Amino acid sequence: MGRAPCCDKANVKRGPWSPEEDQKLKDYIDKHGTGGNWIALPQKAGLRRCGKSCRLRWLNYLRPNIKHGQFSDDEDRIICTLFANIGSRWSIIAGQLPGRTDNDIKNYWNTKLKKKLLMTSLLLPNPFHSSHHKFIRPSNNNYQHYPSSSSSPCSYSSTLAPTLRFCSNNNMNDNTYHNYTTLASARSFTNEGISNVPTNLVNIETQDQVLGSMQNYQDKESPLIMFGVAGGDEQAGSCGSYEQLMMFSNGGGINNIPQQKQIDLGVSHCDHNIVSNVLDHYNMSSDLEEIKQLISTNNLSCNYNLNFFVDENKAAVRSEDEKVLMYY
DNA sequence: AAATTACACAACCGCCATGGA
DNA sequence: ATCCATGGCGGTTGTGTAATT
Repeated sequence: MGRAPCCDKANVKRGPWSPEEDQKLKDYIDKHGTGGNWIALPQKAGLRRCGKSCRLRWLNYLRPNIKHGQFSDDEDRIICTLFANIGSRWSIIAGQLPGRTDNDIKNYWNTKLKKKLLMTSLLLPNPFHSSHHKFIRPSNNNYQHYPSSSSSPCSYSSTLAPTLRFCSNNNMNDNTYHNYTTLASARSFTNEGISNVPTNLVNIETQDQVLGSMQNYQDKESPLIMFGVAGGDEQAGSCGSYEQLMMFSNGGGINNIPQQKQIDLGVSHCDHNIVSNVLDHYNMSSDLEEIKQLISTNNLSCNYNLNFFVDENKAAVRSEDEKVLMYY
């Protein structure tokens, strides 16, 4: 015997709402509010609908200030970043996008955004199969953890991913989700200061502060260096905000990386042609030009400690000196 | 022009958390 | 402490429409 149904399914209308039903529901709620009881509402409002159906109709369609229509690039970015950080928690993601509903975002992700990202990713070459690159890697093929503070057998960067967490009040410890962004969207982040960050955002945390110190290690079964947060299980690893990468992982930090086949490859001293080749395939944003400019003017392979975060065909890039280099 | 397929998005289902009795 | 009603959520399905064959 299963759970008792919330309403009498036989006497309840289902399927698309008519304009008349919408009007009845809207009129009733405008006049009386929801009364804190959706189950009782339909009868009071003269609707032959399940209370849950009324609630959904109101929340997703009828309530004021619902935004319909195309998602902006900024909205895309927020969705991707949050998805990378917290997964399919649509209601939380919706909380960051005024006027959007969780259902809307979920549909948008499932039907368009995911594909859009996938197409972008598929355009990338796989750096492992490139003929002219040379990845420097440790000679030791055992699992090996390299705390971020110590030097690894080669100069992999274990710097912090340039993820920023903005907080619109002064309390970073409250549990509400704030806007996550990346250096690429914050722009012009340096050790001296941050420009172009919205002034209404008070506090800024680096991923180090948010997630803890990064570690990297080498998988004994692959020549790859993994990055992640020590002891992390739910959180994303070093690539917490790299949508291109995280699309295909569920988060998980360093402990779960092997299971997810998530690959973060440190490429400290790679041929910078590789960087350019990969970036050429990310031809989506003006950030690309910024990155390429930095690469070409700064002999990156020497002056910057670049990381590629690679998952099969996908990659992102960042620098160690906290200038804008990441692309996603 | 009709049939079929693809797509977008609205709606439903079932599970889980919560709070009151 | 337990039960139960309800709300909230995320996954999935259904439906209408546009595009294609």
